Amino acid sequence: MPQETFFNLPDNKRNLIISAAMHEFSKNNYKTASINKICKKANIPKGSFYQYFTDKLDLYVYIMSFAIEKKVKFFSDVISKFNTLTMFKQLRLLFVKGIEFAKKYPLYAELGEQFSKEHDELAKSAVIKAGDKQAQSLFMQMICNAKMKGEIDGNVDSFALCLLLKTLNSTVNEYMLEKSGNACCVYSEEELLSFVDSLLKIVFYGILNKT
Amino acid sequence: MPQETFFNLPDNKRNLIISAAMHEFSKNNYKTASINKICKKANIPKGSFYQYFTDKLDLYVYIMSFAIEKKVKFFSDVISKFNTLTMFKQLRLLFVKGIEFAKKYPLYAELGEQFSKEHDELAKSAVIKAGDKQAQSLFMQMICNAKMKGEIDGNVDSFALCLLLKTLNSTVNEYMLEKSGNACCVYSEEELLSFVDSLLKIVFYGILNKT
DNA sequence: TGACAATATGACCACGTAGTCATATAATAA
DNA sequence: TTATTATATGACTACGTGGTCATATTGTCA
Repeated sequence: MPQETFFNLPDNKRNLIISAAMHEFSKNNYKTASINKICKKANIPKGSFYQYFTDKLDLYVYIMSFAIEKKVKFFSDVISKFNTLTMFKQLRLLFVKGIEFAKKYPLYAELGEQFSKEHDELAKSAVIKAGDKQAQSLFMQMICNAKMKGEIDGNVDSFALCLLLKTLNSTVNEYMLEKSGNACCVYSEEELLSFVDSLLKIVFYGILNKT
Repeated sequence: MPQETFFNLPDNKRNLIISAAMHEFSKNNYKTASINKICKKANIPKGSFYQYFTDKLDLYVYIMSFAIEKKVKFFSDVISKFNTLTMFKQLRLLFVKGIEFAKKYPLYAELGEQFSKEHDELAKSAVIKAGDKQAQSLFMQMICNAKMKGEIDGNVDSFALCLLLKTLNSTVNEYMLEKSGNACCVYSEEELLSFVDSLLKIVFYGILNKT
């Protein structure tokens, strides 16, 4: 956690530091992100930085928790409506909300994606990975629910489906953030939504020709 | 491309350098991989290294092309048999072959995964990404074929399916390399194969309850 | 005003990086 | 043996990194 000194800072100065750190951590992973660059971007001397934060990890945890909290709050209201919906509609809502989030807060979304790919064990564990675990258990909960209701085939491997949904979610996110290295890129929101529908249709109905 | 000097080296010395570089690039991305560490691991002085390779990128391209070529060759024989198989069997064969490859050449598989995640544009473009593009177009070819044969539903979004298969492939690979951050890990080959089947069943038959 | 505490600052440290280059050694040819 | 060429070597440069610390500045209270 940052020192009191940091929170006593005038709002604009504090926000400038946060903004600079968010930009740096959204474009780089923990190791390659540079404190020097953050200081320069925020127009503060190195010494000041270390008056506000104990070290690099301190800042990283602060920024990432920030982004994760933002995302969790953003999704909380749609999740509360889940018990009235079918799993298809739940998933669709989740994906659509994800796209909305990435559009509204692209920086936070990028931070989340960056964190989900973080390799540094120290940094990863320090952020408690509460957010990530939450997402996985959310999918698992949805699957169990849908199975109990008889919505989806009970023979479907829950774990495989959970992983599939998780990777799909990440894929859609990357797509939204235009980070995808694929040649053919989806740009308009309409196209993106129909892309989500295509994915969900595959998962729900399968690709086999039934005729 | 490495200098002639490198190829004139005695086999064991040259292979030691290649091995050291493969290990370093399999555990680190382009930026964080260290020439110093490679030299130490291969027991060669820094000066010698720069007699063999013009720079870091030169080595990176050489090693990655090496790994990609190995993978392409490994898959070539199964792909040649594709025209006699259904798409389900094609995909299953592809995934199984992928698992086999990762088991037989874990280092090469790790290099491939590392490369597919490489963020550095310079390094990425230098390797021509021929391997990656090839994989994507292979999936697309399979999809078109299966559609023409009437094997899979013509209404399925080919592009979405292609992306889905690509991410699934990557997921299975990561799984195999035990790099997955998931709590529940699959270890035995039997479990892994049944996991692949579970995924393919979802994709082909969907998860919707038909009763 | 004077005294004390909170904060601001940038030169500095130890380390790691990619890459260079003059010199030393070995191999080859005359 | 001598001259020439190919290779081996590690100290070196310039730069970037996270982090420190003595000093300078500011704010606050008596």
